[in-house]
Amino acid sequence: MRDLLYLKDDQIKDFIEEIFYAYRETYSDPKKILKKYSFGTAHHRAIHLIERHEGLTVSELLSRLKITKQSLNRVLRDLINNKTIILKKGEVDSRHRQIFLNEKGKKLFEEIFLEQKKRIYNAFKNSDSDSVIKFKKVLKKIINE
Amino acid sequence: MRDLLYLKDDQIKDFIEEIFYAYRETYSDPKKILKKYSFGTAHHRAIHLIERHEGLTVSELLSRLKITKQSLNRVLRDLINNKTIILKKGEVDSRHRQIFLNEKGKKLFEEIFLEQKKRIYNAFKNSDSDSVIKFKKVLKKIINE
DNA sequence: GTAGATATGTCAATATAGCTGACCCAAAAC
DNA sequence: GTTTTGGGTCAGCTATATTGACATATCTAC
Repeated sequence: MRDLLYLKDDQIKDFIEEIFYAYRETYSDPKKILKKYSFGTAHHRAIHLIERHEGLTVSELLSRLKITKQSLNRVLRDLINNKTIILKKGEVDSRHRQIFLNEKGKKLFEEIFLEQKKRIYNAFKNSDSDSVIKFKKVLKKIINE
Repeated sequence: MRDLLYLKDDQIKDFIEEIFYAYRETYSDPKKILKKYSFGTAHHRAIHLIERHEGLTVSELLSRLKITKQSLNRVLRDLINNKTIILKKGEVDSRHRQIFLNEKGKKLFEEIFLEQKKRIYNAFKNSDSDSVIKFKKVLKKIINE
C-alpha cells in the first residue's frame, strides 16, 4: 500500500459530496429551458434517454429510470400531449410500445442539450485526454458496483 | 487535435447519462437505513454536510444545499426533534446558529456512511491510483464550471 | 441610541416527482 | 384455452421542493 489516501473515509466522504454537486449542477443548467415548456427534470431525464436509445420500449425506459410505471406514465402522457414523443407498436411483439422523439422533441432535446453540454464540454476541454478517459472508467465502476 | 472523441456530442450525452446513474446509485444505497429513522434523502444530505463541516451555520448549509430556508427548516426541525443534531448560538455573532451532530447523529451518520461507502470504496479499489486522482480532478472541474 | 441590514424562524399555499394498491385490456406464451 | 407479460389508468398518499409574507433577534453604521 502506497499513497492510497483516497481509500480513507474522509476522502470517500468528500467524493460522495462531490458526486451530489456534479449531478445537481449538471441537471440544473437546463431548468429554465424546461420551464418554458412546463416540463421538469423528470421529463428531461425521459427525453434524454429516449434520444440516446431511440425506439426503446416502455419497460426498457422504466428499468433505466428505476421509477414506477405510474410515475413514468404521467411523464409520458405530458410528452405525448405536447407532441414531443410518439409511441409505436412493436413490430415483433405488438404488446411493446417503442418510444421515439418526433421533430418537436428532437428540437427540444437539442435546445436542452446545448445548455447542459457547456459544463461538461468545458470541464473536459480543460482536462488532458488521459484524465477524461480515466474519469469515465471510474464513473462506470461506481455505477456497476 | 488528436483523439478527442470525448468532446463529441454523443460522448458528452453518455457522460450526462452516467452522472445521473452514479448519483442515483450512490444515494440509493442507504435508503433502507434512513427509512428506519423515518428520514429521507433530504435528511441524509443535511447530515452528510453537517458531519463534513461541523459547526457550519444555517446559511452556510443553505448555500451548499441550494434549497430555500423553508425547505431546510423542515429537515432541521425533524433532525432536532429526533435528537440527531443540535444548534448552538454563534460565539462571535449570536445571530448565527452553528449546527452539530450529537452522539446519536454521529452514530446514524456512521451507519449511513458504512452502507454508502461500499460502492465508492470498491470502485476505487478496482481502479489504479492514477485513475482515481484524475477522476477527482475532472469531477471538480465539472462542479466549478 | 436609532436606523437599517443580516441571520434565522415560521405560516400558508402550491408544485413536482415519486410511491402503493387495485384493476383493466390486449397480445404472447404455454 | 389458460396463464403470463407489457402496458395503461384510477385514486390516494408521501417527500421534497417552491413562492410570498411576516416576525424576531442581533449586528453595523451613523
